[in-house]
Amino acid sequence: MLREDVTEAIRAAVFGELAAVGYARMSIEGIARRAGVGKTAVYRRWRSKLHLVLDLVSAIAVQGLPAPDTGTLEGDLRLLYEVTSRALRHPVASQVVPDLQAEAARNPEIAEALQKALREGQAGVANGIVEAARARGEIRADADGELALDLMSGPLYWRAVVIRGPKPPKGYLESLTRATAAALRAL
Amino acid sequence: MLREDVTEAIRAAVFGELAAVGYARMSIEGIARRAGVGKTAVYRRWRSKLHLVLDLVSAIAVQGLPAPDTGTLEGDLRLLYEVTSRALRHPVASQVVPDLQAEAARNPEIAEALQKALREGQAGVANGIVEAARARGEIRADADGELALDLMSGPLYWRAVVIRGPKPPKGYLESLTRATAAALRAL
DNA sequence: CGACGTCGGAACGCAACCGTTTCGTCGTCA
DNA sequence: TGACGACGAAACGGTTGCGTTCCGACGTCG
Repeated sequence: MLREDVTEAIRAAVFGELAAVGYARMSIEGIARRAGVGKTAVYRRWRSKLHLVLDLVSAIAVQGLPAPDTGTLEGDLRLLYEVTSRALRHPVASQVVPDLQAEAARNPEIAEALQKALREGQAGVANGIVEAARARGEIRADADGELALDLMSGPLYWRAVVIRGPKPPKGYLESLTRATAAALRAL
Repeated sequence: MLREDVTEAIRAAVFGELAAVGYARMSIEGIARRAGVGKTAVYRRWRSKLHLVLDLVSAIAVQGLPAPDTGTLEGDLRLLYEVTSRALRHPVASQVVPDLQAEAARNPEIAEALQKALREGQAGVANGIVEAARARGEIRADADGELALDLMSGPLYWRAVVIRGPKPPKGYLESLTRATAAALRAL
C-alpha cells in the first residue's frame, strides 16, 4: 500500500517546482529532492512528468467554484470577481497558470486538461451567470454567449496575469463590475 | 565584421525555437542547428540565451503599432481590435507570447522587457484611444485609465491566448467593439 | 598578395536528468 | 514473528546541453 503522506508530499513538491522553475524545466529528480523522497516513490505512482501534472490539474478541476446567485447581474459579477481576483493573485496560481497555459500551446493533453478545468471552473460559473441574467431579461436573449464570457473573464485575467498589477485598488472591482454589466447589456 | 545574413538566420531560428519548444527548453545548440550555423557564430554575438531573447523582444518593441484616430471611440476600438486580433492569431505570436509571459514570472529582466514592449505597443495605443475619447467627452474625465485598458485589452487576449479559440466569427469584433464602448462609457 | 577575422564543424570536460536497478531499513498485517 | 512491500539512497549507462577551444576553409580589405 502506497503511503498517503508520501503521495501528498510529492503533490506539494510538484506545485512548488512548477511555480519555481515551470513545467519545462521541472525534473523528476527535482520533485523527489524537494519532497524529500526517493525517485522510486515518484515513479511508483506516475509514469512521467506529464501524467503527474495532468493528474494534478484534473484534481483541481474537480473541486469547482461556488456558483454565485444573488438575483442580480451586478451582484453575481461582483461575487465572481471577488473570488477569481483572490484566486488569481495567489502566488502559486499566478506562476503556475501562465506556465501551463504556455505549455498547452505545445502539448494537446495539457491543453485538453486545462480546457476542461476552465470549462468546469471559471467558464462554467460565468456561463451560469449569463444564463441567469438572460432568464431575468437583464441581457438580450440572443446575446453571444462566448463573447459574454470573454468580456467577463478577460479583463481580470489580463490585469492579474499579463500586466501583473500589484493589488486591485479600492474601487477597482466595483468599477469593473459596473463596466462589465454595461458591456453585457449592450450585447 | 560579422556577417549580417548569419545574424539574420540566427534571429529567425530563435523565433522558430521559441515557438517550437519555448524559452525554457530552448538551447543555443538547437538555435545554431536550426540556423545552420556554428555555435561560435551565436556566442560571438550574444553572451547567453537571455541576452538573445531580450534583444529580440526589445527590437520588436521599437516597431510600435499605428495609432488609430478615426474620430470616434467605436471606430478607434474597431481598428485596434482588427490589428491586435490579426497579430495575436499569428502562429508565432500565439506560441511565443504566452511562453515569454510565463517566463517573465520568474525572470525580472524578461518581465521588464515585456512590460516595456507592452507599454509602447498595445497599452500605448489603447491609452491614446482613451485619451482621445476623454477629450471628446465620450467617456468621463475621471474614468480609471488602468481599468479602461484592462477592459479594452483583456477580452481579446483571453479569447486568442487562453481559450485559444479558432477564428473570430463574423460579427465578433463588431459586437466586442460595441460592448467595450458601452463598458468604457459606464466608467 | 598577404594578413586578418569570420565561418562551420568537431571536440573538450563538466553538469544535470533520464528511467532502471539494487541495496538495506522499516512498518504493517496475518 | 515472519513475510511482504514501500521506503530512501545510491549507482547504473545514456543523452543533452553547457561554454570553450582548436581547426582548416573562405572572403575581404589594405
